[in-house]
Amino acid sequence: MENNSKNKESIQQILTNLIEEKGLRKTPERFAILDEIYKIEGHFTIDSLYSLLNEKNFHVSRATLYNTIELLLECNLVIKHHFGNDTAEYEKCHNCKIHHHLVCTNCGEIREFTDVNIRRNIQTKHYKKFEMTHYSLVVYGLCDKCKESQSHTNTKEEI
Amino acid sequence: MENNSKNKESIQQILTNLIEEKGLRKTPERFAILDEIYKIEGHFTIDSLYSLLNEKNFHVSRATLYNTIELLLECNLVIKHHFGNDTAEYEKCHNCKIHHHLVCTNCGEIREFTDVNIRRNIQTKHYKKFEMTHYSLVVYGLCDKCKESQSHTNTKEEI
DNA sequence: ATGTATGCAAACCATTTGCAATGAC
DNA sequence: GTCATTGCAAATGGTTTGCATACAT
Repeated sequence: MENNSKNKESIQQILTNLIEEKGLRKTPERFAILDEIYKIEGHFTIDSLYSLLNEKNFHVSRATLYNTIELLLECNLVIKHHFGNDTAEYEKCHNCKIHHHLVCTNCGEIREFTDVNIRRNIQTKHYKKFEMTHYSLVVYGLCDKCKESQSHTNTKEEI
Repeated sequence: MENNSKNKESIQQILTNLIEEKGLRKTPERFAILDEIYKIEGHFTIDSLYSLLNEKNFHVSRATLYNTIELLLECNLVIKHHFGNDTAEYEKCHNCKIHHHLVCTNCGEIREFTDVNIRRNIQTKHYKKFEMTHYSLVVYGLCDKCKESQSHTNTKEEI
């Protein structure tokens, strides 16, 4: 608990630093949005975040969400994903276990996995004339459910 | 040369197979689009492909491009990327060297790189209840040019 | 007091959809 | 002849923008 609140403070501090560095303003919206995001486990979209905040009677416009997310991306408190669909998905990412994604190209299901070797390989690599901040590994394929149903439809139809 | 045309045939054959499998029609548009895509080195968007075809006086609508690309994705003749921006980028991918991408989060520049170890790690991994068809690895960061200009703006302004 | 941040609504733009005309089978 | 495919234009939906109001500094 104490740990959590310390953690929360240190996360807020990162945003504060960016805000001060850039001469921006510490609005309540920005910190409320940050707090809410750090309560979310897993992915969220601008829309799901919008609903979440509204349910709690904290009204912010989508425009503000987009603006704030931009700041959070800049200081690496949030990561943005583009999976198959058109909607961007986001995730908190400070002090979080690095993970990769499995996306089923048939049903769209997204699963996470971790792999130390893959991670180490990517992170320790020296990229010529390029300084990595983060990376995204998405593995596409068929989940078991879809593989099954596809192999059924592929067999000759029973008449 | 002969090799190229053999290669072209075998690529067309893959599309033909899918078309026959699904009971679709072999329209000239579908094969013209496929041919054009396989002449492109590097990435393209629906819009750049649209312009390319029109310049050569082969008119196809964007709707048809979207439809056809869908087929080509299905038979793994084309791969779709979502980098930072909202526009999807595509690439031919049959018999092509597998590569990964470096994306500069500041200027948007995209570079390619290959790494045998990373590739082997990802491809030989056993994914539980999941059958991989392909994957996408995007490394984000700052290219040298942007790193330089950023470190300049970060130092105190000279007045 | 100043000018940034917000909320709202309109604009934008890639992608999708509906439908009539075309053409592969 | 039938029905999938095309082209066009309209619709969709996530994201961005313009502007008046609110509020952090």
